[in-house]
Amino acid sequence: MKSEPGDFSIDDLKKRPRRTEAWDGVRNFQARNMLRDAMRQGDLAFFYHSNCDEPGIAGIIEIASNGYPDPTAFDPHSKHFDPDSDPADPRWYLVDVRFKRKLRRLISLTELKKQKRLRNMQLLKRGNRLSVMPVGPAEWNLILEME
DNA sequence: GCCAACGTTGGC
DNA sequence: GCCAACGTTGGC
Repeated sequence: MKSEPGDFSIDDLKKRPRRTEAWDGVRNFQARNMLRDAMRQGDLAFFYHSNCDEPGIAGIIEIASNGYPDPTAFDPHSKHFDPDSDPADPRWYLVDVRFKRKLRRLISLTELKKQKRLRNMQLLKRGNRLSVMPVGPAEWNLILEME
């Protein structure tokens, strides 16, 4: 799961009450489908810092809820407001996430790219811009070994 | 700041 | 259904 640390970093998540926050504002249908259908409470995820000095994986978070409608889509005062999202048929979903731990060090995008065994990882595919994407079990374990 | 690689929108 | 225009993402 990607976030710009200037906007919301893993340290910000750690400071939240119960170290938990709603991952709102995702406005991409592929990512929406994963939030709504694929992710389940108790799953683990990497917290990726994007669009910053050193992009890379900063830590591990736990999915703290199943997907549910993103309330910011219905809030005219939210920058994520979407007038086309009908409360009776919500267009956008989110999950709650909980801080688990930071990695002992940030594993940078550059370093991930050097790992031949990660060459098929979705994060590293050309042109990828999804803010939420799957990580395979082998990829997950390899990254933890790099820590 | 630049730009490639998308996704979305809307005219036709 | 096609596709140009536009907006966004995110690495560099």
